[in-house]
Amino acid sequence: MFRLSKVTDYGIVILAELARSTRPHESISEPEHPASLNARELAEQVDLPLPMVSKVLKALTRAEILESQRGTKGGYSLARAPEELTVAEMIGALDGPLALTQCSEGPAVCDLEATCAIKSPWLVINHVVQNALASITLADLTSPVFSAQHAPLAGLIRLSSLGDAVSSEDH
Amino acid sequence: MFRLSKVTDYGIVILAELARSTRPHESISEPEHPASLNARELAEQVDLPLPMVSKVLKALTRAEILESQRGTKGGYSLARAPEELTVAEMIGALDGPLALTQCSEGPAVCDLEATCAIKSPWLVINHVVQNALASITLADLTSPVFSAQHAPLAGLIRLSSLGDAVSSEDH
DNA sequence: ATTTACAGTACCCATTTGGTCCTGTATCCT
DNA sequence: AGGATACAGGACCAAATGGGTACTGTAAAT
Repeated sequence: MFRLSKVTDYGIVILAELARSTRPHESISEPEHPASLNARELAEQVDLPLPMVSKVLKALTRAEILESQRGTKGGYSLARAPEELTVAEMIGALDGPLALTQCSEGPAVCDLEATCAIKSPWLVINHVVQNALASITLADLTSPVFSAQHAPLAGLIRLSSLGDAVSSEDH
Repeated sequence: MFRLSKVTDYGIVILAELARSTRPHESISEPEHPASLNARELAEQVDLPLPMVSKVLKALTRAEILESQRGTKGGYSLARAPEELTVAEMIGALDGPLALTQCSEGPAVCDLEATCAIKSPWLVINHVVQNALASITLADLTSPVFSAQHAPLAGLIRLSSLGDAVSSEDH
């Protein structure tokens, strides 16, 4: 089913929310965006149980995707700019490593693909998927269009179920 | 973990084997390639338990990826040329539908990606993965290079474990 | 010192998956 | 016609996985 775990699902939604809510200079209306959010605030914003959100945040922190601050005014913030964080990394951090070691750093699609010596079928497939995921960044996920349609729970997605979700919504 | 089920794993290995073993005019040495192989023969060639192989073959037949012939001289054969069968289809047939309905037919990478109106994060991700998988065909998996390195059991792969498997084996 | 909030881990339950087996039906061969 | 072979289709079970919660510890601010 090529499914992603819920932890990953939640994680990406949470990261998207964090990126949205803490972006540096959001100009108008909103008084001021905080530099970080704590687990409780995030849980409310994405409408997921706090323990779960906490779990995800911890994992992302261990992976150095987030930075944490303890104590009364503690919270989480992105360790890097959204443009520098790829979906491949997020998934890797939350669902275990996904990278094929090589060919996995950087968003560029490796153009050696056709001639690459490594050709075990899974390697080929992996390689392609890996490149695909490394080409999407958190910034891509937080475009205005996306945030308008933000559906908090994609669920343990079978890739297919998205098709349903799409056809049952207007876009 | 973005893992594929074993059924899918086996399925792709089996399809690759079937494509290899039954290709039309293999020229030299081999006396003649049969037009089809039965479940038992395939099970032996890929070194997997017969019931499992059977199960996979049935699923692929239902999905019209394979054609079956009953009876004494029965067996399975590809319903289409290897060039016409994408990895996306194989996975979809074995692990449930994966396609996003649109953008999913044809191996071409949709270049509307950047401007596409559909931008829910999962849609974006799915879209990219879908395109990636639709760009690989069975023929790509049976190149000479690959068949030389053919490792029958990739296992319930975490995409990561491939890296390990590769480095821990000689090929 | 107290409160807030992150860190880490252990744990349980429901679901899914991997795998096998059994019965039925179609085809070939004698 | 009758037997042998091989696919079709489920039913079924044990084990692993995943989703989710709770508990204890530590750091920081007031």
